[in-house]
Amino acid sequence: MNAINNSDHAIKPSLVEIPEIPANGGNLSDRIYSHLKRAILSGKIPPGEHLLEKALCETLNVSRTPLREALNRLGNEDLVQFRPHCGFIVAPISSEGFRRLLDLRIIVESKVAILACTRARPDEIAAIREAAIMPSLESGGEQSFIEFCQANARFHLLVVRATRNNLLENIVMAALDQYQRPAYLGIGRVTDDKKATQCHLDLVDALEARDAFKAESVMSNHVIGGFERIIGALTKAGL
Amino acid sequence: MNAINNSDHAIKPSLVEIPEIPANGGNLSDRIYSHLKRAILSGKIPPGEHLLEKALCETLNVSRTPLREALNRLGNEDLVQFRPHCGFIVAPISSEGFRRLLDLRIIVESKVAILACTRARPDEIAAIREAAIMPSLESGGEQSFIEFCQANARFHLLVVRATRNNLLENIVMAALDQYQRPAYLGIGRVTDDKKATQCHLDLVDALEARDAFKAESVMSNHVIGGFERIIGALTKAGL
DNA sequence: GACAGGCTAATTGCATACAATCTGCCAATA
DNA sequence: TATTGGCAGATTGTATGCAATTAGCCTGTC
Repeated sequence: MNAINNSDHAIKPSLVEIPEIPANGGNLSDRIYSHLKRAILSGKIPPGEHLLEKALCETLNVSRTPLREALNRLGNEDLVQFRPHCGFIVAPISSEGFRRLLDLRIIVESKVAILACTRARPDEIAAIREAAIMPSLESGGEQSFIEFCQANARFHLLVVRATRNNLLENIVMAALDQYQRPAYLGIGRVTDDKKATQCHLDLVDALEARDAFKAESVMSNHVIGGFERIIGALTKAGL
Repeated sequence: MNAINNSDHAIKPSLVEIPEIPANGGNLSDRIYSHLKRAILSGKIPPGEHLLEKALCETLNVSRTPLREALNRLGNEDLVQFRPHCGFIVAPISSEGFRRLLDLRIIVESKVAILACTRARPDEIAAIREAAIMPSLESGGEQSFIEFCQANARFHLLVVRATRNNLLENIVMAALDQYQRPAYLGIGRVTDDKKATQCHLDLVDALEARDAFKAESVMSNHVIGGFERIIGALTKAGL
């Protein structure tokens, strides 16, 4: 038992690769929050990593008060978990957790597609159509993949925003954040950008035709398809 | 313009009616959080009330650090809103906000009913059936109404818990919290406990019969019915 | 050799002091 | 009289120090 606690987690200083905090943005806590969130979502801080307040303070050159504020916000989004006297740990990734996330995204986004059918204005649909086209993955590099994820998130965000319901928007955004985590770690990445673009365009067509039934079905299949890929890869990886 | 800022909001000390903090529970910030949350949900602190850190510290006899932690948590749940140099204000209640909440509850809870149909174990269904019976509102007192709200929330909570998905559970719980706010203020209160009980029992029957279609329809109508009552009352009250 | 008990070091919880920012008022001038 | 400039007060943001709790280790005894 003790040997486990003496593993490299406790020894190596966390976050060595991302010491600097972007100077833009508002509060220090906001900046710390954004910084840590990006680091967690992108996998620069791996799942399960221990985050000790004191160590983070020294690495980031900030004091504990704004850091704790940032960590609490991340905790509210289930990106970190807190255990007293053990510090925060970066939320682990598991196929079980992703099944729950799949539940949520199917439920919310398929219904969001229905709502968007009646609520989206023509100019919003036009913007969604523009965002539907995913960047090419042909180069295969890390950067092109990140761009793909961002473009996909942007598409789904525009769809939910057309419902003009900030509650739904927040839920979808948070789900998309979590959804991208395995991909950034190289698990279950998309390989076919054209297929994704086609799904998106089918959805836009349904929105334009105000065809709620088709919109729901396209969105459901799109979400389920992505998750099958990820959950399969997670299971294969023993998570 | 200036006269508005000199209104009674700024003069009267906030929270005079609820000075004490319950001694039970864990952290001080947790206790402050629970305390303020109860006060906001129950309307003891009315919507729109200004919450100044310093004033709250003195009233509650705590320091700013745990108070801010609690306020930030409440902000994440949309129970308070923050504006720099103006402090926190208790989230206002509006019919528009309730329409968005209605969207969310219909979307999530109707689908939750479907999931519960396949996932709920017999013992869970039995527990849900027990929780389905609402306490009588005949006495008409404040206390009996509070009990009604709690019983209703408990029923919906047990249903979502049967899906074994904490993400859905959190969303439903937060929505139920917001949902009860107008009722505590005397706006759009339930008057017919027997009707609510009947809805609940219909849902349990559907769960037991594993009839997903019926479960979804019963839950949707139940949720919509409650909201029509509340939104109508809010509109009438000019909110 | 194993288990129990206490001790030490580390970590978090809380309080407070200081700094920076903003709002609103007041006065002075055009 | 209206507008602008500055000033004072208030409010939040941040840092740091102290207290309390606890986990892990070491030692002593059975």
